[in-house]
Amino acid sequence: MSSAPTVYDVAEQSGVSIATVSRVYRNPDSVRQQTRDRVLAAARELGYVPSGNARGLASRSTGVLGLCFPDYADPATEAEAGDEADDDAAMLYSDQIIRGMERAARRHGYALLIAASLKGGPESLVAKVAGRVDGFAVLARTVPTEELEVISRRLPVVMLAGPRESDQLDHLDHIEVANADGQRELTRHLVEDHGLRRLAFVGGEEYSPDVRARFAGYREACLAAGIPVREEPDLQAPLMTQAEGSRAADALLDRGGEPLEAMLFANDQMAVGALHALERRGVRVPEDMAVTGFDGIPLSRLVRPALTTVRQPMRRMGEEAVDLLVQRLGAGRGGEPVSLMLPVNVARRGSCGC
Amino acid sequence: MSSAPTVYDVAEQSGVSIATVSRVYRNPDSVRQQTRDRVLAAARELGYVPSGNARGLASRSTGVLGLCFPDYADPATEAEAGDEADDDAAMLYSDQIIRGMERAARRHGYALLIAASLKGGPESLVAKVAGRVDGFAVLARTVPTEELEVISRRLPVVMLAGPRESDQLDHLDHIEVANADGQRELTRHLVEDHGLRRLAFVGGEEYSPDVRARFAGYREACLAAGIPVREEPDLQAPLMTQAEGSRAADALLDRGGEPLEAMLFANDQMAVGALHALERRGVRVPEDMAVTGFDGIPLSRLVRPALTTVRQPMRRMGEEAVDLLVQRLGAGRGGEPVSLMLPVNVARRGSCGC
DNA sequence: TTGAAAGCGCTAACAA
DNA sequence: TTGTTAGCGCTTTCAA
Repeated sequence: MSSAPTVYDVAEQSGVSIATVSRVYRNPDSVRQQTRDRVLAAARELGYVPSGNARGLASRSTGVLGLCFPDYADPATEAEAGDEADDDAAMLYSDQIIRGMERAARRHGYALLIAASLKGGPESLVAKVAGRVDGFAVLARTVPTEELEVISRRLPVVMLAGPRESDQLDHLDHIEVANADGQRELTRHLVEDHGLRRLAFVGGEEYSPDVRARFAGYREACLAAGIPVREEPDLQAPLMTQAEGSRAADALLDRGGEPLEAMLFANDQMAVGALHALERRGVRVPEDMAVTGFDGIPLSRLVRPALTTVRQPMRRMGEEAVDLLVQRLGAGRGGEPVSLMLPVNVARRGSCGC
Repeated sequence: MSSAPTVYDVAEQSGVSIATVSRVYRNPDSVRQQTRDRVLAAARELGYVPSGNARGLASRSTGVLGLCFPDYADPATEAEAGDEADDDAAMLYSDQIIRGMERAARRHGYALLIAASLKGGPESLVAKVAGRVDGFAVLARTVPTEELEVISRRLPVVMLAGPRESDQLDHLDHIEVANADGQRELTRHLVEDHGLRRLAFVGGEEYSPDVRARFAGYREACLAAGIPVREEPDLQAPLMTQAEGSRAADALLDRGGEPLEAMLFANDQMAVGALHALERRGVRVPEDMAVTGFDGIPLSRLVRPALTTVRQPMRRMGEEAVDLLVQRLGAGRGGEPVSLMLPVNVARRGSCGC
């Protein structure tokens, strides 16, 4: 790869000025057809590829939007052959967002830069992303608040999932999912439509705002129905995986006391794990026990019985994020921070008795 | 968003030169601790975010790798609620690659720029990507050959899936999957281990090299076993979707002649569709009919009976692509073009009688 | 350990 | 329609 040709080389080769070369790419119609062809031919011959960096530097915009998400799913074992299903399912959360963003970005003529943030520091990936895009989305709790604060003073940032993190960040646009509403509605369905009253809620990572919101919804529904409910989930699984779900189901079964009628899990993966555990132990779903999840991953539809769950519109979230960013980059430069709450919907399937 | 602060602002604010500011970010150890802190403090106060563009321009490297893939899956209907499963499954092919690349890129300290290529022309997305990355991967048949030829003269490109496209591009690195081997092995399994001899192969997009290679493998196995086989697939589905798979199964069933013992599909989605069609018509799988797919999408494991298929290591392909690019960017600058053929493996599950 | 100065390749007025 | 000329914000020798 000899040193790359530049506008100067192309200009010389085709006997025009560098400005004209630039125009051929930026605004072809402003150049005479004949000239344009000459330039394009020279470019082809030389193997000219415009430098996005130079372009971005000169025009103060990159045509790229970004996404930063947490660096989960890399612990030790790269290829746990035994747990492929979990792996595939785990993928979908951030990947749905990527997909949604990619599509929307494409519609608006943007490309998408993605990076799982590692540690912070002056040379964090986030900073790298921030320096190369016109605006970007961050999954909640991916980036240290302070860093995000600094960056968000310079370019549009939209926060995905989770509530506003802190007062420092309350000028950010922000999209979340109606976690509480969804779980409340689902619980209400179990209680009112199926007449169940002995419920247990299995949470996950203690500090996940999503999980907290879901539990809150659950709790509200219980209280509204006059069902006694504790202030915390009945169980907290540290990892929210299938394996943890199985374990939780076993624990709940072994707990003694009045037998449960329903187990509500804070995500689908745990619920699927629970389904396995219950099958192993001869507990029939939904006859002996209703089971529900949250997320609406593909797997939830495919297990037997199909899992009743709350579908999160992750792809749509990605799309909305892009739309918001594009808006900020256009008209709505300095407006008030926008906060979207995307509606979820309860998918009533076999595992609750529907 | 007032005009963004630059190294100059930070330098002034902290009483050092711009060179020192730069050093603080590029090579912190070369700056005295005390100076460094002063610079960082100023940066924070001003809301300084280094410009990736300027940096890339000055240092001739971006720290970003790219991926271009075809712009499929956007036809008209954005949200075909009825066909979610298909949609989810369709997602996995390029998304697995994205995921693999993202991981590997992260390991090497790169971010990933992704773009589905639209039409060509001077302002195609590919060119945009090419101008902003240090190297990139392209899914076969995404980019017009000529454009790719020009670009690949300037930076490392690795072609994914499909064979080398043309002589013009034979200097590119290139990764493919052992399509023929996999289908041959799968067919051999059906013939030798299950004693089936009346087979039909359902292909897809006529010009897909992947499909052609799979059919070739099928054909070889048949010939080797002395089973008469035509020069072309028994059926060509235009879209390779579940719906098309159902249709193909129906057509095969209605074809008359000696009853089939096995239907081999060029991908999993069609095979899943066929499973549905067969169930509808009361044909038992695998007792009356063996069915196989290709790809190993998650869905294949979840249908009943579980689908015997050939698993493609798409994620690994993404990882290998990054490794190759990183290599090219480091030591192996001018070496011979590398061509990897990733091994596949046959997943023997219920739908073939295993 | 720090500073001065010369670009990196392009865009965008402004002129012609 | 085309050319001239400043930068865009950073890295990078080379000196100090």
